[in-house]
Amino acid sequence: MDNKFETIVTHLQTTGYVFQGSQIYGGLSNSWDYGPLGSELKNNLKELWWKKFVNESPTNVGIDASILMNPKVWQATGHISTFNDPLIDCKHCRARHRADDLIADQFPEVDVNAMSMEEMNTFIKENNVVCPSCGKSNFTDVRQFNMMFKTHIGVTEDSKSTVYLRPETAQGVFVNFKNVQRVTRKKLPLGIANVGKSFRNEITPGNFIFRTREFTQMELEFFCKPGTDLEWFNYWKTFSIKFVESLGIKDENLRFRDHEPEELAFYSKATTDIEYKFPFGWGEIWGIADRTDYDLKRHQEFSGESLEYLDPETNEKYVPYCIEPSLGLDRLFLMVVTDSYDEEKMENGEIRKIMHLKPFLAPYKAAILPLNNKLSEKALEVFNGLIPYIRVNYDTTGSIGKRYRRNDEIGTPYCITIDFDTLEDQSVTVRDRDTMKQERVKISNLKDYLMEKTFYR
RNA sequence: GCAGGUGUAGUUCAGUGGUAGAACACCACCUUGCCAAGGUGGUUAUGCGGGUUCGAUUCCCGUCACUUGCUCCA
Repeated sequence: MDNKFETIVTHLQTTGYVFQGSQIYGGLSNSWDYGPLGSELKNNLKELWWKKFVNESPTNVGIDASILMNPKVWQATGHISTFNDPLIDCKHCRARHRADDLIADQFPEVDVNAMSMEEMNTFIKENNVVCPSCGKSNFTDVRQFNMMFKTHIGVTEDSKSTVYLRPETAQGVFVNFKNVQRVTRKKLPLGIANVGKSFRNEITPGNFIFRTREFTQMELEFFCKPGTDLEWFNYWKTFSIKFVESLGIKDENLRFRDHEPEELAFYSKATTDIEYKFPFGWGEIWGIADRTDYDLKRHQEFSGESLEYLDPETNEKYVPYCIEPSLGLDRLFLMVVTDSYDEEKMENGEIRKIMHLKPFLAPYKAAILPLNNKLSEKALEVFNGLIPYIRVNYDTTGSIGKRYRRNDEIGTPYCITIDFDTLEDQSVTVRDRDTMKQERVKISNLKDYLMEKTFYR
């Protein structure tokens, strides 16, 4: 693994941002738990996104849809058929192929889509389908890789009760479109957000929390009149880019990539990816897609329910188009921590580990540090005065310098020292993590001072 | 899933077929008064399960996890 990335991963694990999942049992492949600091940062990102994309938007509302859905949903979307890949390995050179592609390439006249797994197995053996990598015909059996996690409803595991864990949160919105539109009495354009866990049985997860089998998505489905979709696509694209930039990410580590026509998913008319330059390479953080009316039309077809919208101004009926800004919260998290981590060389040659988190993202907004033990009573008083309003840390152990460093490491933007003058003038020293500048602030003004400094803008 | 690499305190590393050691971190007390000071004391580890052996952290096998590459990625 890249050295810098390894350092960051270790740092996150030792400070309590992220732990390996089920660690005392030896872990579970690619599962991670967010620790005390990580869960705060994750919540901050989630709340901020909700604030910008839902609460501050005149057109948008939110829902919280369930993970388990009627299996017909996934038939309608095509997930059950297209999330299924028949894979095969060459025993000779160990290359892996898709069995259906292999047959289709070498026998174009055969309708491979009509074949079962067994039939593909037999066909490959009888017709001497060869491995494109080494030319031999010596394969393992075809195995089905289904990206959807299955479970069962009810106590018996018969096939009738099979349900799937959702592979995306978007469908919870599409199936509720009518409900939401009716109860909010909102006209189009109307955006509906849904945030929560999604599950994909990835063949190759990895790169820490970048690709995991269980992840949190934040998706907005923005419904608009057909024909206005490209306009709205550009609007949400710009809006999303601005949001990412406001998190303090370095410009040179961000890029915005429009998909080429041949790269587009079958349901999409236009897609832009927001990508971040991780130490392991560019990775997609956020996609903005014009999904057209694909999803609503499919649900209309499979459910038999009309999902048309009656435009009250023109009296037209139509199935709305949908613009989808969609992101992975875990990836956003990884981007923020990767981008903010830094090691500064001090004048005395020591390394200062520091996370330059924007104050509004930091788990702790400030740390209360009594200069020595005799001041802890006063320090506790200040601490207790702040905690109802703002998340603050309290640390009395070790020298003052050590406590500054500990808080730099976890990204606390402000350190507040209580000294002997505090008892006289009812003021404290506030030290800024990034500039190292100090400022004297009255205790009576401290709450407002910090809230002002740590407000999102 | 296949092939390779790795696995010893919280972290970074030693080490040994005879019951594990350091540094830093952490905790307590003392000291200290603004950027990892010092003193004393203390807590903590051989991923898991088998096998060989009188004895295994060390050798062997399996497994699990991490990791690199390949296939996949709505």
